[in-house]
Order: sequence, then structure tokens, then C-alpha cells
Amino acid sequence: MATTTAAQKRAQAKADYDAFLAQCPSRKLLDRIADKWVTLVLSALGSDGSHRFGADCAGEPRPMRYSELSRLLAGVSQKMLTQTLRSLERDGLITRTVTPTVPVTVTYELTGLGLSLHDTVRALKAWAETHMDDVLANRETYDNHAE
Amino acid sequence: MATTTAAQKRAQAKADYDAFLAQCPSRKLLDRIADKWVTLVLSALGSDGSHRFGADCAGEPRPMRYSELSRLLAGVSQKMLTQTLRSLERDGLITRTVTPTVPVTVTYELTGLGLSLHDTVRALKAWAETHMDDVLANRETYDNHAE
DNA sequence: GGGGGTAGCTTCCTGATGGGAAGTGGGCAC
DNA sequence: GTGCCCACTTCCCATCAGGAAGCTACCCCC
Repeated sequence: MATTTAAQKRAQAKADYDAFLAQCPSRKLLDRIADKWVTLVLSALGSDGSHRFGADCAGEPRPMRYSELSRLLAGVSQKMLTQTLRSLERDGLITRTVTPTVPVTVTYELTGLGLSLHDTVRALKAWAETHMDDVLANRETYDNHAE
Repeated sequence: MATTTAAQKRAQAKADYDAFLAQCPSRKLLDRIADKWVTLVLSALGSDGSHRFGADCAGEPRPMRYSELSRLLAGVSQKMLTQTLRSLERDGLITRTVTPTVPVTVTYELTGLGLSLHDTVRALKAWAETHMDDVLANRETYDNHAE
């Protein structure tokens, strides 16, 4: 009781945190969708992926194949792509369709729910594209100031 | 040339990726803002943090202290909070103000740029709160189906 | 009929990364 | 002076993401 006032407070905070999460699952969901690959996958599936992210690239939603997504989201590892797609499917944001052609074709498509999220994700992407120059300028200023 | 067709394609994809990122920094920025702590910090600074995430909690933006943020974003480690705040400051989304009271007081506040991002982040949070039940239902269905 | 090729994963290993907890500095209350 | 508070910073370790290779199921070509 003598030396642990701050530590005790932290322990208490952690206990509160667990209780908080339990009664506030929307926070968990926010954690989930605020993920780089999630936003990129939704973004890709939502706009038609006419290669290159720049400009608008806002064609309209259409189903895409695994390999197509892999190409479009240059840099995603197969593991993370699979993982992200699975979790999005589980959450009901996309559907996974296996067509027994040869070789097997797997397509992913936004559901209505996924489409509604896509709208806000697109806003996020639009923000990034619009304000990128500002951010870059700010970074330069900051870095120069701090030497 | 005989056995590496697929591997070569992957190597090529990686090279493309680097070139892609170099000429498309908005993608990098999107990666950055699509981060769980970033969204939560913006969310906290944007709405007045009248404790509890639920409902709207959409008071209006106001400066907050480090310890206040720490309390509000229950579960954030001090390290990540500091790190996130620094990067947001560097990007010009928030300002950091040190007031030499005693003990020293540090406040963080959204800039105009940060405020504009906050609007879309709020939309994301609103989506999470609105559609959480749907997502939860979908998960249950999915889990039951797959045993 | 078997060697090679393709799509879509899955597994293994390793390096990066996030969390926990303890330490720091400066000033003031006791 | 002893010790505490705020806002960090540092160290250590558990977890996690990425890279590469393997795997399965099928077909084509010779």
C-alpha cells in the first residue's frame, strides 16, 4: 500500500478496460475495421480496380478473384490476404464463392453490409489522397524544426 | 527458368510494389491512418470524451491532457499513446502544448487538418456502432455453419 | 501415364512490433 | 529530506506479420 499507488491505478485501469470492452463490443469492431489490409481490401472490392490507386479509381463494386486482389493490393502477403478475407467473410462483409472450373476459381464480393462500410472507407481513402500534400509538408516542417 | 515461374512472378510483384509505393504515397498515408490507435485518438479528441464510447459521445472537439487520453482510451499502453500522438503531431493533425505549470501539463488538440480527418473517422465509428449487431449475428451464423 | 503448370491456400521460420512494467526528472507537499 | 505526481522513456518479452516453401486438385502435353 506504500509504494504502489501508481501501479495500483494501472491495475485498476486494466480491470476497467476488460469490463469496458465486454460491454462495448463496438470498440472491438472499430479496432478490427481500422486495419490497413481491411481498408485496402474493401477499397479494392468497392471500386473496380482499374490498376493504380491514384485519381479516383472509383469504378463500381464487382467481384474479384483471389489472385486479382493479390495483384491489386501489391505488397500484401498471401497469408494476410487470406486471413483478412476470412475475417471479412465471417463478419458478413464479403461473400466467398468457389466455382469448380479448372483451375478452381474463388471470387470475393461485397455484401450489402460491406458496401455500406465501403462508403465510409472510400471517404477515408479520399481524405488520404486529398490531404497527402498537406501531411507531407507538415512532416517536413516538423522534421526540420526538430533537426 | 525451368522451375521458378511462380516464384519469379512474386519477385516481380515485389519490385512493382516498391515502385508503386514510391509513386503512390497516399497509399502509405492510408496505411498510417487506418490504425486502431490513430482512429481512437482522433475519435477521443474530436468528440468531447464524456466517458463511455457508446451512444454518440459527440460533444465537440476540445484539448485533452495526456493522462486524460490515457484514461479515455482504456487499454492503450503509454508507449503506444506517446508514439501515436507523436506521429499525429508530425503529420500536423494535432498540436502538442506544454504548459509549465506544476506538475507540467501537456495538452493535445486537433488542428484544422485533424478536424477534417476526424469527420470521416467519426463516420467509421458511427458505422461500427450502427452495424455491430449485424456483424455479431453474421459471426454467429458463420461459426455455427463451420462447426 | 507421368512431368509440369496453375489457383488458392497452409505451414514454418524468423524478424518486427506492441504491451507491461519499471525507471527518469523536476518541483512541491509533508 | 522523503516521497509523490505527470509525462514520458527504456527494457524485456510475447505475439504477430511477412517470406518462402509446400500442398492439393485438376488439366494439358507428349
